[in-house]
Amino acid sequence: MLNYTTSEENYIKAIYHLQKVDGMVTTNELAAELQSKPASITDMMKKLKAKKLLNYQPYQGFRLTADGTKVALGIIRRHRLWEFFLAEKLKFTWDEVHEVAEDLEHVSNKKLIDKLDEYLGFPRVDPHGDPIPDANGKIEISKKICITELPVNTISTVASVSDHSSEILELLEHKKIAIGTKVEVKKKFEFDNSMEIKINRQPAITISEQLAKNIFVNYGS
Amino acid sequence: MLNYTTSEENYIKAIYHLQKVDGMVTTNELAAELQSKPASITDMMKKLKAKKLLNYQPYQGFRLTADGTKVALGIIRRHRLWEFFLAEKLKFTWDEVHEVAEDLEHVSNKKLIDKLDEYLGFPRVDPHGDPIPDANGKIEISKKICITELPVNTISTVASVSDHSSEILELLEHKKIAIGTKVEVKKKFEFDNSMEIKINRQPAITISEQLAKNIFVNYGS
DNA sequence: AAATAAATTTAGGCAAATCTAAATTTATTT
DNA sequence: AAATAAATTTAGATTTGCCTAAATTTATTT
Ligand SMILES: [Mn+2]
Ligand SMILES: [Mn+2]
Ligand SMILES: [Mn+2]
Ligand SMILES: [Mn+2]
Repeated sequence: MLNYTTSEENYIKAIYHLQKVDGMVTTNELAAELQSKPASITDMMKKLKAKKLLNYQPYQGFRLTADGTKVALGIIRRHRLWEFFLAEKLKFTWDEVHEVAEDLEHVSNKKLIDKLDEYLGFPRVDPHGDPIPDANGKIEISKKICITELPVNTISTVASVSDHSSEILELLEHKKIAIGTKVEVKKKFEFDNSMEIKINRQPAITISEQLAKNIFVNYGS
Repeated sequence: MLNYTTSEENYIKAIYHLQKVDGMVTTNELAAELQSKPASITDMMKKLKAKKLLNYQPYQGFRLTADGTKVALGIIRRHRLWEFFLAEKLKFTWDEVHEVAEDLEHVSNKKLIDKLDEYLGFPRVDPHGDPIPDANGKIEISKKICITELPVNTISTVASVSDHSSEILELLEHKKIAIGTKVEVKKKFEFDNSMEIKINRQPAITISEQLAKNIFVNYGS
């Protein structure tokens, strides 16, 4: 497998994340995501197309080819394994891991990553609950729904949190909500979309709409 | 402290290593070390001088300033801590660690490195026996001499090995010589400069001149 | 002290990755 | 179907890092 520059890798990863939501990704969307300018995006899209990582027709948006997706999953694997390492071994807090992993992900030595994976005990998810692709690029897409969609009186497990900021972490720690926590929705209020939930069968607590929107649970369990 | 590019860091580190031997470093020397061309060196020397990391007068060679030395020690700290991590935790062999550390050393997040140091138990030397600078850039220069200089019938400890190749590692493992091994020189032969040494008080074995030249022991102990 | 050789720098160029501003294409309104 | 607006691409610069070939400086010989 070929090697890509840090810049190419950042573009590829961003496209992967955007197309999961969108299908086809547009120039302006990607420029916003990468805090860059549309002209720079067009330049790089030509380069990635030439390398057959991208399907791209001028003015028509783009998406990754099968090869491009494979590259993206490699980058995401490295990113999430390092995040796990930082949280688990170096005791970084949840909100600190992303920034450092953003650099470490670009050290692409296959043996390094596979041995790191083994050393960490082949973790399935990163500290934010996002799945870690395996050495073959296979990623476990577990069915998740937002806690706002969960029927009342159903016990479920927190699977991931989509916001990764220190502010949401502070709130979640205060409310004793973490990945793996058992939750049960007791009541939803139409007025402000706040809800009462039980954490590990303790007395019910209230969470705001803004918080609830970021909490995802395993569908069915 | 400012941040430097991967390229700048590689130049700074190379100058640091060369000037330990030489005092003043020359353009051609550095070009050879970095497998690059003299013209490229001159370009970068101007840049590093402008950043006050280097004392440099055209045609007169160069050496690091106090600031430049501090930067170099930071890079060497990262490099050797990662080498230690790879050998100790990921079970890389001695000859494999350098190449990977060459990339990891450029991820320069202070907290990452200080936490890694702590996680590893503040190791003093890397897998090759070279000292690891502490968080303040202090490096322990232990007095070492080549085993060829060691008087006969003096027991000493292997402190470092200057060649880092898989070939020398194979030979050293076969002869059961590692960092920390107790050695005693029994006999030196003038014909081929080979010598007989005892390892951990076992029966004497023979080592060649080429091998002996790469083995350094603590002076006095 | 010239002449020659060696080391170093300068001049000029190229590729990657970015940007601003202008031109072009596509989408949306009248 | 024009006209207008929005999105996108192209043109032309800039910076970093590297190169080759030519010019210059320093070192070494006769
Ligand atoms: Mn990144
Ligand atoms: Mn994550
Ligand atoms: Mn390096
Ligand atoms: Mn080393």
